[in-house]
Amino acid sequence: MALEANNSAQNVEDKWYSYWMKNNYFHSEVDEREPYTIVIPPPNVTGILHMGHMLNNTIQDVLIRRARLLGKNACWVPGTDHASIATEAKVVAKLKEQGIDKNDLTREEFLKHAWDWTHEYGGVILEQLKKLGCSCDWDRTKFTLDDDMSESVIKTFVNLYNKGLIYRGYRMVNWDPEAKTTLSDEEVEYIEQKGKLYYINYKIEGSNETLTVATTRPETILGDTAICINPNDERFTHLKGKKAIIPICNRVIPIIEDDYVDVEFGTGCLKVTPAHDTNDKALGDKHNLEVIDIFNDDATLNSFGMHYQGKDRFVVRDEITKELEELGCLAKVETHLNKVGTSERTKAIIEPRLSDQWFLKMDEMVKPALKSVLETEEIKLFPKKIENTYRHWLENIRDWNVSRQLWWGQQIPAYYYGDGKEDFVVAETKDEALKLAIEKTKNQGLKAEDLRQDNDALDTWFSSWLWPISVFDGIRNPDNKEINYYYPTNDLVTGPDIIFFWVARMIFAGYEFRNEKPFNNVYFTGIVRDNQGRKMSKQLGNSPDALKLIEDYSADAVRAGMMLLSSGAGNDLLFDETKLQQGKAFKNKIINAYKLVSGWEVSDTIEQPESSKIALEWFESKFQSAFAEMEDHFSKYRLSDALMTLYKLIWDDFCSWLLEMVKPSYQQPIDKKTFDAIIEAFENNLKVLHPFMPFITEEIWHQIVDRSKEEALIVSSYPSKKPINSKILKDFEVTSEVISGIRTIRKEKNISFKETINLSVINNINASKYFDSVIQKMGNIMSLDYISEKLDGAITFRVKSNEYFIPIQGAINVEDEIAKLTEELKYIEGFLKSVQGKLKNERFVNNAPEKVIAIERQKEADAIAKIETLKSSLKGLL
RNA sequence: GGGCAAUUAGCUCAGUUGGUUCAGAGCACCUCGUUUACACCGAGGGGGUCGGGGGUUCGAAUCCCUCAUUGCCCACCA
Repeated sequence: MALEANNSAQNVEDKWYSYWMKNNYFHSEVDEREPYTIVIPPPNVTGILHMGHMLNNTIQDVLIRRARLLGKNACWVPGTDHASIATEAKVVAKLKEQGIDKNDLTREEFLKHAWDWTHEYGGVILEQLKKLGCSCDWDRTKFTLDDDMSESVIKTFVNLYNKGLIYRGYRMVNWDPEAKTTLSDEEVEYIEQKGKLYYINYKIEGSNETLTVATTRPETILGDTAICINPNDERFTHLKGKKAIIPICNRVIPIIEDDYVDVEFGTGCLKVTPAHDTNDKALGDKHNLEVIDIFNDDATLNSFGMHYQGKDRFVVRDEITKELEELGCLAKVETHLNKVGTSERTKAIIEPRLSDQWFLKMDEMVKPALKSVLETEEIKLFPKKIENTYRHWLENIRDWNVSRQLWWGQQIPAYYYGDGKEDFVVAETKDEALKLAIEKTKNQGLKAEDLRQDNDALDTWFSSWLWPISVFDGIRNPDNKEINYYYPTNDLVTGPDIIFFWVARMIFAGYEFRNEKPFNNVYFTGIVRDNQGRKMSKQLGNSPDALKLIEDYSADAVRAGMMLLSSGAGNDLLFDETKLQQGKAFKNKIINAYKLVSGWEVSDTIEQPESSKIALEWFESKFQSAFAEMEDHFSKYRLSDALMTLYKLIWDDFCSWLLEMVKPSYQQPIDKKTFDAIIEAFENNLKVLHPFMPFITEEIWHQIVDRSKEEALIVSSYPSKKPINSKILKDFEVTSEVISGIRTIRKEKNISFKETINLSVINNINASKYFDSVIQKMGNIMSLDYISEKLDGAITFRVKSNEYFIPIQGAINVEDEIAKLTEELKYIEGFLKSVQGKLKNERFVNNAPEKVIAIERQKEADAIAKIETLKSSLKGLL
């Protein structure tokens, strides 16, 4: 059957994917085998496949398929994440298009829209992963808002609250005025911006004097509640105890002293706005200042903004600057470079804001997480250098703000029964909450309707940090057989950008809820960039359509291309379509090898040629050594190198050498013994390559292999390990050099390959004659003789100090020969000189280890021998 | 401002504890080739002072110092 390389690749891939699904090969159940588990980093439920996913999931699939071939019980759990901020933002935007304002909807109505959206677009990405060939156990697909998953999240929250680890606090948080929610510190991205530094004059109460304050945010002066000076700053000694007047609103505020103020910066005077700056809040607390919040939740000004009420903060910034100027209160404006916090999701500029939020204490949780990665190394990070980042974050961690002012997510299970600060209870259900509230208040008359559940939802990461546990129901049923079997998982494959959001927190959760790590190894992929090193982005339009690439090149080619691109864990990779072409060419090469082999007529009666027997023997060792090399690469998560090893094994050793060595003459049959061995070798190649290129390997495997032993490649087993005959590998190196020498001469002298030639050897190095039949076949040598005297009228070449002679018809160009020999001689004499220089150096001989000296002496001897050969050849010609 | 990493062929990267021809691989490039699997191919070939400078050593891509460039992370300078 012919295999098509191009058009029908998609059909072939679909066919095998269905076949695998139909036979349930991806599914895993608890059994007696060793488990190998990966949980997918759940993509956003409404997301679509991009290059990062392709890389990340190809790696996971390679690992999982390899584990399957190693006889492990491979289980890859897929799923999606509800991505609260991103999804809610998309739903809000869509509603807006339809003329619906979120604020006009009830929570229930909004959630219905969100679920409709989720059902419409949700899971598309999982279908796309199938196109890529991902062998996930689809029966286990999870969504972070599934009922059981949410139940786990709520249970966890209550549990942590009861342990005293979760608390409610009025704190300065990062407010995203666009999404109208708080963000955790990790979700804020600081971007350097050219801003302005405004110098504003404040009058001193009861005098004509003014003082000048530098600020980047003139609109917040309406929220000022003090001016702060450094007590040691002599310039301002006379202002101590006085009061200042805020321009425009003419409010009188105290001048306080604190050495927090940097004398060098700006004017040395600081305006204090406790409601809108973290440091000012701290100063305010210390000095008991009033807090005046001038913003609404969308960052327009409220009634404190006076005539600016209802206007956006940036509009007000310009307008108030003008007004200050008109009032003569603006001393000057300077350009100023500073870093502005922006929302990673919405890109909105963050507003520091005081509000009631829920926090999870971190100080105890980080301890086992630090220990397991940095001390005991029971969790290994690849690349190791990322541990520095990990350590730094953990050592400086702050409590985790887990509440979000969103609806799309698990609603915080806190129930309020009054307006007091402590008038709430935390419970898994409303019934439970009522019971607790009655207990707490001793008010038997309290009813369910009196309880009001907290409006906020939990941070998405507060569900995904449980992922490796909750997908096996390990929160609700901590002793079930699945969690006991599959947990801890083996490898986690993810991007370095979510090391804090997700990876570290999963480690916290693992130790907190199961007293055990969530995974053994974490492989951090790099970021996929374009070939100019830029991040892929919609704006730049430099992000290729992943599915289109699969259509154009086939999933096998894309997978191989991505793997060849990724140099090592943690390194960014520059996407380059030519690598995909390379993947496609490789696939094509394999198909052509299959075509060749399958086209051979097999004969039971003919004898196996000596050259075939030897070639096969050699390849077996070659295969084993490549196999071992591949295993070594895998053990270090060097997937790119593992694939490159196979690439060279199959392309160079299998196709270019082995198949050429055993190939029968035109229209001649091949002997059965050789054919069977070739099929076996081919099968082994397919097995080791299968994790990288699953479709084409499965396809060919079904064409060439007797399926009575194993039913499908995906569930077959890796080839068995056999001893490597290193002598045969070494002898082959000389052999290939000889063949190369013959080819060079054929080319130089324009001797067609079809034309047979003779070869004579002076075997100075006593090279093995084992491969002679191979040399004859590959060089199209009629006769190969061993001689002791030089052959006149022949072209020569040398391998080590062996001399090879090819007699040819017609005149030899003696001058050319002399020139060639002279050049070789010159090089080798130079080489000898440097070696001897080393050996004459007493300090070298005295200090270098015996082994190194022996090597140098060997080099010397070899060089001398070769010089002898060259000199006598030259003499013969002169 | 602090910390971490990188710098090797045109490109992307290997190079384990300093010592085998250690200066490598893949791609790209050049030459030749329509040989009976494959031009998505075959055979052959060119190409690097290992970022600069200094040092340690018999010996440095590898260790130390210094400078330069780039990237990443962290940090409240208004």
